[in-house]
Amino acid sequence: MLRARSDEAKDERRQVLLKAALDEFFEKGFSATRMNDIARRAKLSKGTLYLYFDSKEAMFRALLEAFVSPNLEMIEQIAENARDLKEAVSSICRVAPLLIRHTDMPRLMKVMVGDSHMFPQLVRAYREELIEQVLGLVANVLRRAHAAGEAEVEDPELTARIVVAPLVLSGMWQAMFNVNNDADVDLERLFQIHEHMMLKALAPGSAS
Amino acid sequence: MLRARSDEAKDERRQVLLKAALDEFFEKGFSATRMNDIARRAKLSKGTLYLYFDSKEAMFRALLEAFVSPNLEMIEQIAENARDLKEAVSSICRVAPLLIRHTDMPRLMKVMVGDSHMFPQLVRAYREELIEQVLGLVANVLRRAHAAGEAEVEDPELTARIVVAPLVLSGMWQAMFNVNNDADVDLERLFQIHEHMMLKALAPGSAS
DNA sequence: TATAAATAACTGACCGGTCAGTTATTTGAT
DNA sequence: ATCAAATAACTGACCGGTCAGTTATTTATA
Repeated sequence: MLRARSDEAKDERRQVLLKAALDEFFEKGFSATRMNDIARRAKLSKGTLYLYFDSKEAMFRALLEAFVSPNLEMIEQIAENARDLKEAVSSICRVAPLLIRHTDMPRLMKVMVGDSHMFPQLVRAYREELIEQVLGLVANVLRRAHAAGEAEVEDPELTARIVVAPLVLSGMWQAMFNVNNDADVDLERLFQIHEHMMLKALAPGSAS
Repeated sequence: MLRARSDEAKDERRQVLLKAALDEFFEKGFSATRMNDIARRAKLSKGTLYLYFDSKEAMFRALLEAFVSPNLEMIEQIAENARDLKEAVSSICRVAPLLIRHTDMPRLMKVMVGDSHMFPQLVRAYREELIEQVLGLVANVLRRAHAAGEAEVEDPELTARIVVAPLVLSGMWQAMFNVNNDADVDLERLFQIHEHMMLKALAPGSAS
């Protein structure tokens, strides 16, 4: 194998190894993946892998950590840039199919769920640093809309969960069932319907 | 250990072993659980376990199979007994918190997701025999409501996914994050809001 | 040539599944 | 009623194979 001498080359090698690790973790789960297979997938030997990561667990941690900030930032962008509720919901529903189909997010979600028992403190951190943050951002959008009279929102925190659920679950579905492209779902249409239903459900008038 | 001579005693022993297997699979995942640990949890030896099940995989299969029909039947009951859409949605939202908190369903869901890669054909069967059936039942309820003029449903299949998503995802949440009762969610309130939103979103009038 | 990257052989712990042997329980002959 | 023979539930040491992590050696490149 060509040798990685410069820092940039080493960084790239780390990325290749992480990508290989996600592939393997996704296909076999944490416990059943062999370090040797990760290395081979990255066209390296097992010994070399251990030059870049201390342990199997270290690879898992690195994988999750690399995912928190970019995704949080993206949702923050959408929440900030949207002028009103309609625009925010519309943005999310337009971006979601791309995220689900063209990023590693669904596969990483599946790995997270499947191996959540291995590193409880890591899963807790993930929940607090990403998931609850996202729910909080969505809740804020709903709160603002309520204050502006655009929507009727009794409990923004819980309502946020309902708004987000179909998007998240569709990602899980993709990772679990659509691996071989059997079980495909028309995500664009699904989220269009979701957008429509949410806006109608949140519209002011006919309060309980 | 007291011996199981009668068929009933043996059946019960099988149940105890399956319960122990679910506990272990949930806590450690399929690959990482040891047959010895399952046996010890059931207060038996490993050898005895192998008198009741052929292999680790056989235990996994048995676990899933035992879950398909009772759950499908319960949803069928609700779908049949409900007089109208409102009653159906209300029933589901009232039953869901109990299912999530007092049955093994969420833990089994987590195991299913986490180890879905181990036995693809089994997961496929589970999807076709349970999940798609349930989605079909919900879609039918929506179709009937549409026909009766109680609701406006463009695409029953996709709408069913949106109706069901918060319920399913709450189960996953419970299994992943609420193991130590940190991350608790007021499920009754959550599903009450969900019910309210769904009925409002599906109500006739203001069609697109 | 010096040195750091890469390799592959190696180690030791671990685990699914087996099986020879143990023992609780039933049976039936007296 | 007694108890020895028969039965089958149960046990746990063991085997073959696997794999995370280590290290002695080779090799590319500055």
